[in-house]
Amino acid sequence: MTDSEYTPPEIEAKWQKRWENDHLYKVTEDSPRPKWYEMTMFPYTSGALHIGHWYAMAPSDVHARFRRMQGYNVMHPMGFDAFGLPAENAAIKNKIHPFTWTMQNVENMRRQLKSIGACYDWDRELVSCLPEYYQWTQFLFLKLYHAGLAYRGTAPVNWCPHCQTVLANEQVLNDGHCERCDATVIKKDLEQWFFRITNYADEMLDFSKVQWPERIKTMQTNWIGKSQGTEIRFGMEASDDKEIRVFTTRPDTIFGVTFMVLAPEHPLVGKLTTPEHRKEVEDYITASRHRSEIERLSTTKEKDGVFIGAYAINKLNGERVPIWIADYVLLSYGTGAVMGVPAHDERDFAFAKKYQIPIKTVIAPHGWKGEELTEAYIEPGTMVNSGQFDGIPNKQGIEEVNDFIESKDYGQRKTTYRLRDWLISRQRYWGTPIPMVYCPECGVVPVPEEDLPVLLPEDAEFKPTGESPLKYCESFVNTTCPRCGGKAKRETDTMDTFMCSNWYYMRYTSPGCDTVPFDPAKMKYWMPVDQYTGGAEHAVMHLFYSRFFTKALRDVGLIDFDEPFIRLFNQGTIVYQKHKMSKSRGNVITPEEYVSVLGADTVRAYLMFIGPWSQGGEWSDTGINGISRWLNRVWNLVAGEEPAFHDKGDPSAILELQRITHRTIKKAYQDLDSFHFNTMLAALMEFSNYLGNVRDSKAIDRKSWQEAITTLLLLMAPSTPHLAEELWERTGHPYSIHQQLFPSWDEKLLVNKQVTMVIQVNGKLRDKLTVDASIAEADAKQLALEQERVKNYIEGKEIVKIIFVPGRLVNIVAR
RNA sequence: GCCGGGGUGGCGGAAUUGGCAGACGCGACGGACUUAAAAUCCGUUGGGAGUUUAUCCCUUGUGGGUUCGAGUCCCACCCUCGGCACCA
Repeated sequence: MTDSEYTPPEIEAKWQKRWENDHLYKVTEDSPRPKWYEMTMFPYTSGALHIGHWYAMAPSDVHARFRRMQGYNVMHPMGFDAFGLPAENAAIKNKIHPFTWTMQNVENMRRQLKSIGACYDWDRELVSCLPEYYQWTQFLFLKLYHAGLAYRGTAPVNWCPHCQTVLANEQVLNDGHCERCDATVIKKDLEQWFFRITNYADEMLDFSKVQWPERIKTMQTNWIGKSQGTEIRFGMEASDDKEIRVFTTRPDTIFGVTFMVLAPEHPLVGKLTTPEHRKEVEDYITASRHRSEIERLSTTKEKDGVFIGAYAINKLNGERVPIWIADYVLLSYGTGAVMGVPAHDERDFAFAKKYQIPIKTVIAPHGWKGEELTEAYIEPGTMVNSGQFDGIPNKQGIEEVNDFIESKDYGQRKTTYRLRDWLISRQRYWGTPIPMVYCPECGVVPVPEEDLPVLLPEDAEFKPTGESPLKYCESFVNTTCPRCGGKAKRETDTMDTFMCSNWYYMRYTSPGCDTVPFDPAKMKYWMPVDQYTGGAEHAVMHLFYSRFFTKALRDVGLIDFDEPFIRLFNQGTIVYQKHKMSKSRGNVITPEEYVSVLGADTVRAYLMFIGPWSQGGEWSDTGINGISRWLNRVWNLVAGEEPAFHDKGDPSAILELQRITHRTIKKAYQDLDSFHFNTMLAALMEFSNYLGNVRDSKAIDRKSWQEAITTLLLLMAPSTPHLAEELWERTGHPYSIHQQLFPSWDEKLLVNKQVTMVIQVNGKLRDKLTVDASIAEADAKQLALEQERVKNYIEGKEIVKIIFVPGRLVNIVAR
């Protein structure tokens, strides 16, 4: 009887091989079906997939398979995010070349991915570290460069004084120390490559063309940080030719300015500092440069600063205002200078208290009688001590002060953004080389498109010096100028790996294309992505950069759509032993140990069953047994001993079987459509449990039974593709179940003639009756009042009213 | 501090959006099968009272409120998990 045993490893291997040989999931652009492009974020080539990867990929595959069964021409591609720092660290540690390390991982991960049994079109696979891919990353960089969207500028970067190199943010530990040598990381100004993402700040606030979770849209909106305010010019007491510009959202408090603060790096600091304060100021600047970013940005740190000896003039009231520097003011935001209004700003209040700077109230709280404020008052109020603006509500005052300032040319309304341009330079080997050349004669010269790719040299040396191996690779650095032909040097920085993921979803449309990054006709057919799934941790990184990049490529003229991903769904995180899985914590679940015994279908279904996909969940070693048992029960139900059939079938039993079958179809359809996989599986379990009872009842004819079983298999096909395919074959259906349409339901069959009516007295359940679903209100009420149990509760009481909810309940209100 | 998700049995989680709280599954307990164990199958399983049959009371983080009726709506608070955090 081995033939009737469920042996997942055997049947899974069998079907995976067959699907691959038949190219069952290959998609082309000439299908009569409507297209559907569904993808999940490609994995980083860290070495092996753990169950967390499966948690992202398996349900996404289920959804893609569901769309196939709905009749779409579904493209569901897979690839590898293959550039990045871990490969370089592995090179240093294990003396293995990053390319070798990465490609070994790709091979291992591809093998693992194939075991999921997903409907990936493997012909479209891409690996971002291969020249056939990254030459186009370079190509697109050049397009942005020529459009003025890529530029070279100076930026403060993380600098480790011990390793003598720049560090990426992720290489700086939380306490501000270098991850490699533990020295304190400081900021240093270096020439870097940037993308003008700020050009798109306003357009990126517009989410009208996407259906994304509110959460992600809010995070991106906050990240852009658009702020409407006023830029105001303050004169200098000592010199007429200098002025300080400040940015404020509270011009209504301009009469309350009692000091001014510049960022320590502000260019005017050196010029304005008086000789007697110079030493103190320089010491402060040096100290703040050595403070780590974390320390400097800590909101709990007490605000400190030093007076530079100079005074500015508030043009609105002619008052002289002492100028300080303090590192809570950031050079990168606004103008790098703020006006200090201690009465109406918490930070300014704390600063003024510490240094005994006067606090002048200019916005009166309701019922204020001139008493000193004990804390900053930031609520609305009436303007006081503000000259001609006295008595005006401050909200209105903002506009009136703005009008006045603009009429006098003291400043103007201005919008600022928290968003900064995207710094894409990385001082590393294992990334896409930036295709630029430095020529002593011609300056910065882009590599011509026909000379791409600029290949990574294979013979670079990896030493733990903390510096980019490219910089010391003579064969790479020394080149000729594309313009004058003279001796020149290559750019040795490589691109941020987020550059690879900026456009990989476009490349999937045109695998192997070697004349352009993507084929316009294929792009027109597939793009944009209809459904993207992945973790929310990329909200202001990959998901943000890709929106920018899409808009930039549109403006360069390469594409004609505005948004890369129409619909976005974020799955939650799977945890084990209450923690996120990670190698360092040692709580990683490897899929193989379960796949090889229980099967991929069981693992897929269990991951879907843990809880709502959007919420994540905890892996349970015993919980998965429930799914395994269920799939065995389904197997026995379908492939086990044939049940004893009734000749014609009991009509009421058949009707009920139909009702439950169609109810299950509807539930499965709607749950799959909305990513509610856990409740879908619960419904399928109920259905199969019910079928088990039906089988034992002997009240059903052969045909009705076979219909129900066929439906069950079709409903299970997206979730457990191998099991469904095997049983599909065993029940005599032609190959393949994965080319069938999802069953549809008939609303008429869902209606139950008999329902359970709940009877309540004062809202408490007192009885239940089985009645006709169509029972009339009067009949229901009378029936309720006649029940013995009900009588006990209403005896001697006055019936105030009776609530009737058709087909559901009667509630008797008695006092 | 601000923004967002969440708090329901021993555990993971359901609940047609205001109408039978605890679907489905795990675990546990009891039974069948077995020489035995595993697997499988059948029962029981929120807490309490009770003549352990009938029946009743309590129960969705806490405290109030609205309603015939609240896990679901409103107000206040507590806890928890994410994200942002001196943005002037």
